[in-house]
Amino acid sequence: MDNEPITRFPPSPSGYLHLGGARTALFNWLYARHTRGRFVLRVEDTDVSRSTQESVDSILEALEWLGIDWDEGPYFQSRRFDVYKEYINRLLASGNAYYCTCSAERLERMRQEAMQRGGKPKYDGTCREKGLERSEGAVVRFKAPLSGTTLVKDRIRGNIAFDNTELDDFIIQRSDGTPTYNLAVVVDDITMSINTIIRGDDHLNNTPKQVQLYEALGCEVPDFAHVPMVLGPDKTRLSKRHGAMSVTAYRDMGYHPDAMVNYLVRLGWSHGDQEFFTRDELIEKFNLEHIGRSAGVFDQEKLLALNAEHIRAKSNDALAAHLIPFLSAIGIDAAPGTYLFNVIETLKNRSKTFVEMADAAEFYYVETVTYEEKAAKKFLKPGILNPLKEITSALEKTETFNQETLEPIFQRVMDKHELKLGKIAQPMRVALTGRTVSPGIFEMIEVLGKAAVASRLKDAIEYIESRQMDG
RNA sequence: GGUCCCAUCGUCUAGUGGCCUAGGACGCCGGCCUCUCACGCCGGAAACACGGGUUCGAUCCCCGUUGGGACCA
Repeated sequence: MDNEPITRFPPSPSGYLHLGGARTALFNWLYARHTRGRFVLRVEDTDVSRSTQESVDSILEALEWLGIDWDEGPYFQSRRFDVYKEYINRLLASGNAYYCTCSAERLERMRQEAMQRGGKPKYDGTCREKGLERSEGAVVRFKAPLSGTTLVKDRIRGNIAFDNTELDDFIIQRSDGTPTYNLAVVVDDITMSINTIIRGDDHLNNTPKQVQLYEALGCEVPDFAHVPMVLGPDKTRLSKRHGAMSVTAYRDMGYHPDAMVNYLVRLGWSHGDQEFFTRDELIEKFNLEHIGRSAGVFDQEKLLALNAEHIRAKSNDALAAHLIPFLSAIGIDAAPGTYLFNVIETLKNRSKTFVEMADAAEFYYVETVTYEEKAAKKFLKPGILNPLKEITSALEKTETFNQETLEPIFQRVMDKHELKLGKIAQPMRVALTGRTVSPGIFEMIEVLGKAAVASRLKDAIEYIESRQMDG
């Protein structure tokens, strides 16, 4: 099986994992899983000054949350300098690279002049044929072809030809001995046997240089698939200005990773009209053929809607594990079990995030209900006292609590007082939850159970009576 | 500035020359359901950037314009 696709995700640890990066990771991961290939994780921490351990940790954490696992790595570029050196020497030895001692000042002047003339700033090749030896402060340049074209074969965009006169002898090793980006990437991808490179199209213009490197090294050029960028609502590249950008921020806002994955993949990739995908469906159906070519705008509203849909589709059991941390955050110590599952059942159709769900679940766990001022004022009024009392005593006499046994009880009281359910449901709702918005009355009664319902109703009755006496 | 990429409803997209009086989804508007809020259901407004070709016929192919984006500094 030497043809199994091997993909990779190479984040640079200079911050958190943002949405665009997460999508790229997802595409690579899905492609590997779909094709039963391999997925490699590599940390591009060559720029020591901007790389931090915290970033590495947060990126790994984000990947894990998304459910992206890797078969190899993480490798760290910072520990691979000898490998780069070896390849640079190989290029030097084969005459595909040379030392250059041109001063930065002179290069800068040339650049300025070229810009003035409206030309392209590129190296003029002064040292190209000098056959310079290694020396202090010298850089190593790649000896690029002077004519012809370099063809980039892209799985998404087709063939793209770059005129070699547009490319110059780019630097592959800086004067301090460190490799440049293009060199390091190519060497890594070669040594890690990466044969399928799925990345953002911001790398498209680097690709011909990399292709030239592969060719000079006598290595097989991998498949490229340049996916369009993810843009902010203002259609510019996603950046901090656009608000919540890190993947983990969405976790903290109560999103389910499956929804995030679904949304991100669907942003740029499609499978006919299908919008909702489970993780397994994604692995089964994902391909490179249906990735679009134009950039996509991140739409939080759609992500939110999709999150709600995923929540609705999950089992109560599965939801519980995600909800518990959010309950803890508001001081509720809930354990997975029948009670929690029942609670979730009443809430899953009305919650778009776990934050919302936790908030809506609070009343199920409090000892005594706190009334929202407006709600109490509007619905806990003397007129409802008798119906409430009758329902309370009737409920206390009932053994089984379910829709069938509950309905007749309410019906009798409603008939007697000539009330519609609406008139009695709202006061009940406030009595049981303290709020005017909640799950259905009967479902709540069933979940809360006789003792809790009775005690809350009595509290409400007392509350109304005490206010009556006050005036 | 040069090079490269891109271009269907506000947004994500389906569409690969006739099936398109352009389909779906989010959002928006109206309605139904109804114990609140949701869910669900029904309906509506909303797009092929522009100009040339090619073709019997272009959203779909080619060229240009315009507009976005990226890279190089």
